[in-house]
Amino acid sequence: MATLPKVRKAELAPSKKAGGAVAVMSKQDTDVTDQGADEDASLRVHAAWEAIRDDILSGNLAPSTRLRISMLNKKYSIGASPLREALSRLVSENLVVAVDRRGFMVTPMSVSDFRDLTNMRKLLEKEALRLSFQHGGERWEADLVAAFYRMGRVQERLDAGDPSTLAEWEVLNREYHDKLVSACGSEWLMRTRENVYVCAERYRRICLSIRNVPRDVTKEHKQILDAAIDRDVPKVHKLIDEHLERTFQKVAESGKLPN
Amino acid sequence: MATLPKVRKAELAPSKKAGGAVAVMSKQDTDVTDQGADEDASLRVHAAWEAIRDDILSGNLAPSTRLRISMLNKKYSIGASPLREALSRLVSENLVVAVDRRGFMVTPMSVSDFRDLTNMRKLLEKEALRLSFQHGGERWEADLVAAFYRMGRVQERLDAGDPSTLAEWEVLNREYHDKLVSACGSEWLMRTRENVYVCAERYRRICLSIRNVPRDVTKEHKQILDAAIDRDVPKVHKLIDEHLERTFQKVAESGKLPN
DNA sequence: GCTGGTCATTTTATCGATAAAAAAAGGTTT
DNA sequence: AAACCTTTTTTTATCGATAAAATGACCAGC
Repeated sequence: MATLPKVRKAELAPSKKAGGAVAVMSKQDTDVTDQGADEDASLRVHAAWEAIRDDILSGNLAPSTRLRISMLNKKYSIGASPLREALSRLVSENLVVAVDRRGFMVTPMSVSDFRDLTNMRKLLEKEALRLSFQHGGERWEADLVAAFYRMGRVQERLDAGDPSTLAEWEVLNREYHDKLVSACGSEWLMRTRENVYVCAERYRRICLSIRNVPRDVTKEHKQILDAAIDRDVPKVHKLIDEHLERTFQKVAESGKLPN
Repeated sequence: MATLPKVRKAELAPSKKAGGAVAVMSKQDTDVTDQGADEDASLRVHAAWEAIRDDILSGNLAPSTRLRISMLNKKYSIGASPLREALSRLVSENLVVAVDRRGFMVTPMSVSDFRDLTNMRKLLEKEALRLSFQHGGERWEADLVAAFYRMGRVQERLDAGDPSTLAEWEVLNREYHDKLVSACGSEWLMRTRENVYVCAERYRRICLSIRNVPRDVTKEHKQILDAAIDRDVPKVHKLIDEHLERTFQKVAESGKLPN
């Protein structure tokens, strides 16, 4: 009863998980969605999940908006079952809240939530960085440098006043931060961090819309990069705290959020 | 576009959230399910979610078991839509894994997963404790002492060799650890910790089934309690690390898990 | 004896229909 | 005009049916 069945995996899960493999991956290949394996974009649930998620993150579906099945039905041409399934997932991912018999709504935003979220991110990010510094090798360093340069490029264009690069900025910023922690070696930490990162995206977007204090993000990223190469944990912890805190401050002071 | 709609909450969410209120709450009142508000036990999704979850945590549904809709259908007499919805939630909670077009299965267990999980728990638990020490007042201390004593009682009965108290032990152990961090004041931390705690339950159950080294859990809990009353953060961090690590070691060495 | 292909069976993913619950709209009575 | 019933309308939660995909069985050929 207590003993476990030997292994019996593999039949269901064709995932490879790429332990030491290098994973070249050209990205922007066909389009989206196909990152590891097992994601089938032709599934309605998947389409619904992605569409709603994107609309929430982009602000297209504003915080506290009620998500009526009939409305989503028309908007995305997807039936009730896959929609509800997608919404259930989004609930667990904290982008949607549900009340029994009363449906779903986009998770509200507030300063206090962002305060909490920022603290959580600091905790996870710092631990992931610490571990990544321990386990990351030369390959990791090289990839990190590359991600930093790509990020710098798009930052230049953004600073030059081209707002069409906003989406690209978000992607590259994310890739840089992902790369930083990518060597941490903890599935749980990565999963959780990912979730928190995604939920912070709506707030980050507000931050980007504020163009008063000309904060030098590239410089901040450069300092973090240097600390990473030096494996200077205390330094990078301080930098990350400041980096995240600065974003929080800007958003909190913007007056665009309740509470 | 970027500005948010004023508040417009309340219509959907009747939750009170009890900021400073004391929340007496007699518990074991009518029965189960009705904890805060908005949980409607008559919903099939809810029933399915709870039933499958319990069966996974109790080991009734072994790790790596495939969860075929038809099988669950017969077992719980619930239709496909609510079942899939419940399974989707469980996927986000890491108790079930899904592969597109190939269905669901109970998340496998392994030593390496438990290693990772334990590290994650240490991180979250320690941070939550630190915050709880900061914010917890007299009321919190009193509740903590109460939870400790209740726990000690059931521990005695368990040590006396009564295996029927196992479920009760799990509940009280949980209440003690919950109480410890209950004053931390961070929604995100609590949510995440909760998820990790639940996923560790299957492993904890293995630990309980090993009755070789007569580990004195009550003493460990007492030390933690004392450190909590003293607000001794470094001490409680050390104790929690050891507490969780000890469980990990026992399970890892039991040979009941692959990898 | 294994490899590869075709057919039968099982299982997933999804739609459309429907009972039950919630919200909205009126209509009384005080 | 505020509190309270009814009646209508909307919306959620769920079932049963079904196309498409995956799995398994069977068979032929090298």
